[in-house]
Order: sequence, then C-alpha cells, then structure tokens
Amino acid sequence: MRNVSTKTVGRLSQYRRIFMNLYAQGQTHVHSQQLADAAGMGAAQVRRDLMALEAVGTPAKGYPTAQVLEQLNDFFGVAEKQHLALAGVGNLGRALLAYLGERRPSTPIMAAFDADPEKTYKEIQGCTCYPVDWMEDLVEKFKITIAIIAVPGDAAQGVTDRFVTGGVRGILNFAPVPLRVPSDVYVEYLDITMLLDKVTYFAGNAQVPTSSDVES
Amino acid sequence: MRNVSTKTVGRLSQYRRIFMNLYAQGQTHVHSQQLADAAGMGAAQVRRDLMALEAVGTPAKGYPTAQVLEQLNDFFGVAEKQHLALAGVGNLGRALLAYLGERRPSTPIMAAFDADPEKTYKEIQGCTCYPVDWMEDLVEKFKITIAIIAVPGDAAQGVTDRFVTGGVRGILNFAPVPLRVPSDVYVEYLDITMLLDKVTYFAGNAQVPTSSDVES
DNA sequence: ATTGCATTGTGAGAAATTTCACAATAAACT
DNA sequence: AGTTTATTGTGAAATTTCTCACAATGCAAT
Repeated sequence: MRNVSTKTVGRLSQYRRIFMNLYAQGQTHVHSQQLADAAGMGAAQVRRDLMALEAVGTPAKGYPTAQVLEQLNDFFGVAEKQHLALAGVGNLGRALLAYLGERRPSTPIMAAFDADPEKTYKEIQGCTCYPVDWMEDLVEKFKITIAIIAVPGDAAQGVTDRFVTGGVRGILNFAPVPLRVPSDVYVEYLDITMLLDKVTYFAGNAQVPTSSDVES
Repeated sequence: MRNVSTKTVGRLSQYRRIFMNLYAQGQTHVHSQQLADAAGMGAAQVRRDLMALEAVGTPAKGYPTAQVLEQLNDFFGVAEKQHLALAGVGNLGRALLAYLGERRPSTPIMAAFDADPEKTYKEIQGCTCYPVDWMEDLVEKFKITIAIIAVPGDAAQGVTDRFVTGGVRGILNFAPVPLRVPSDVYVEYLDITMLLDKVTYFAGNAQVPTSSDVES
C-alpha cells in the first residue's frame, strides 16, 4: 500500500461512513459524483482518494458498495482491534466517554485516568477511572495503543510520556500544546478554542474562503 | 488587511494563546524561534504568518509581546464581541457549554436549542435551552453571529438553515455531514470520529507522517 | 454484434503551502 | 563611532495538494 497523506486518510474515513449508509440502504453501486455530493467535495478528489485504496469501479456502474466498504474497513484496521484510553475526566473527557461509548461501541475505552483523587476508582460512563501513577502499567496490561488526551495544557506532556512508555502508538490531543513524541508515534491535534477563533474571524469578515477544509 | 488563508488564521490563534502566556509572565519580547518551539512548527512559518498580521519585530530583540498580542486580539475581533448559540444539548453539547463557559467567559453562549421537549425551558450549565422553533427569532433577537452545531447528522442541515436565516455568519459543525450554506457563511468542520479514524490508521502503521497538522 | 454514452483512472497542469536562504538591520559591545 | 552578531522580512525554490481534461472502458440499447 502506497503512502497515503493524512488528508486523504481523513477523507477516506468520511467515505467509509457514507459507504456504511449506502450499504445499509442496500445500494449496490455508487458513482464518484454521488460520493462527492455526500462528502462535500469534488468528484475528481474522490476518485483520487479511492485510488489510494486501490478500489476499482467500473464505468456506467461506479464503485461496488460492499466491496469498497470492506476495503475501507481493512484500511482502518477493523480486523485488529486497537484499544483506547483517556487521560482527563473533566467536562470534555466525560462527554467523550459518553459520546464514543454511543457512536463507537466497537472500540471501547478500556481505562480512564485522572489526577484528581475524588474521581479515581470510580466508574464513569461505564469506564473505570484510575490514578495517573498506574498509567504505564495499565496501558501495557490492556494493550492500549491509542490515547485521547483531555487534560489541561500543562499536564499534557506528562501524560503523553506515560502513554508512550506504556506502548501507545497514536494520540488524539485536545490540549492546546504541541506534544514531543518519538517519530513513530502519531499525534492528531484538536484545539476547539482555535477552531472557534477561526470561525469568529471568518464570521466577522467578508472574505470567506471558498471551500473550508474538514478539520485537520 | 490581505487575504489570509484558513491555515494561517488557525496558527495565528495558536500564537495568540502563546502571546497571552508570555504577556502574563511579563516577557516583553519574543523571537520567532521561541514561538516556533512553543507552537510546534518552524521559525520561518511563524515569521510568514506574522507578516499577514503586519506585525513587526526587530532583529536582536524579536517581536514586542504586548504590541503583537494587541494586534492578534484585534485580528480576532475581540473588540466587536460576537454572540454564540448552540444547537444540540446532548453529551457533546453539554460538555461544550461547560468547557466554553470555563475557558471563554468573554464570549458566552447566549442560547441553546434542542428538539427534545424534556430539555427545553431548562437552564443547563447556566444557559437556557429553547425549542428549535424559536431559533430564527432568538438568533436575530440576541444578535447571534456564531453557531455551534452538535446535533445528529440528519438534523444538522435543518438547524443550519434556521441559524442562517436568523443571521449567523460562522458555524462550528460537529455533525459529520457537509452543510449547504450561502457563500458568505463560513463553516468549520470538526468530525471527532474521523479524527479518531486517522489516529487509528497511523497508530497501526509504520509510516507515520513527519509532522502532523493541527486540526484542520 | 455494434454503437453510443456516461464514468473511471490518471497524466499533466494549476494552485496552495511550506521551506530555504540571504540581504537588510537593529542592538550590544568595544 | 565602528564592528560584530543574531534575527527579521521576504523573494524564490521546493513541496504538497487539488483540479482539469481526456483516453480507455464497460454496460445498455439497438
């Protein structure tokens, strides 16, 4: 499989959701134009992205729904389930536990961590909250490879180091600070405040860019 | 002010946070290299971005903290406060109310909306929740220009249309669907599921891209 | 079978974004 | 005052990303 850019990977995730819907509705084939409409982008972009998957469509019928969906599932590693953990059980952390518990029952959050002794050893949204001192051990024990960081900025590097020591390979970071990690660990940044600033800027500005990109 | 790309606007928001910290710590000047370290990018990138602001630094001293911070605040329109509203008071919506109430007291959420009659006419996290039928009127009355959408995907376009009719100019959309809006309304997309898919992909993959971009 | 047609797959070009590299310059030091 | 030094501001190159445009293709209709 060729190297795929992070942007393409993001769009493939969008296509996957669309394919899941199409499949559920029993639509056997789909054209790049229909996908483009559903994802809010151009048809050429869709075809380029699907090239990375080595998906094949046929003229006049388009892409076979079931087959491409399977390729997408393989691409995102549905087979080898990865385990998640969360650091930071504040407002955001609790919402994420609930939200992901609903929307992603296939990849449950195995453990949560928080520095506040009030919160530890309790079950929150169906997930037990442990003290941060246990992080390295539990991450290793539960074979957790993906971490979500929802702690204040000044605590983010600390929990990152513990996660990485425990064996985490990918991080979704809500804290507004860059994380120092080994070069083989992937970090995706999600800074809500920054995104709101962008919206604020363009909302107060006649010069709205033509097509806004999807996060990241 | 020259046209500024959405990417640059995002980074300027990061710099703003850094400048706020520097200012609070009493640091009068800062070099592009220090900013680059704090923001996790290159020094040339920082200087390019600050050019868009028309910020001026001097060799040997760098950028004057107080002055550039003021330029950044102006850039993001701190002067003309914009009002926010939220659609969707589920797990995510409630967390956002709490989170933004804490972190952004300067731009309070004026109103929340939800389709569930159980939730309406109640105060949630210091914000009253109204039925969706009132959206157009209340958005106009409160002069709301920025909306946060945290409803399920199939309800997103509906609340978008009501927001736009009421006068909203910018939207932060958590729903995983593209929104159809007039060309002068800005939409920023934030799809948590997609971001987690990206992390999952790269976590299970030796080929981690060199430098991951921030959100969007 | 043959023709017609809409769609894929993709090379090539365009556009956007980042990085390089260096002249200009302001402070510090002698 | 002149010299040194480190840093800014910015053309220009490099890289990445997107879009165009069209030949190749497979199905449907005749």
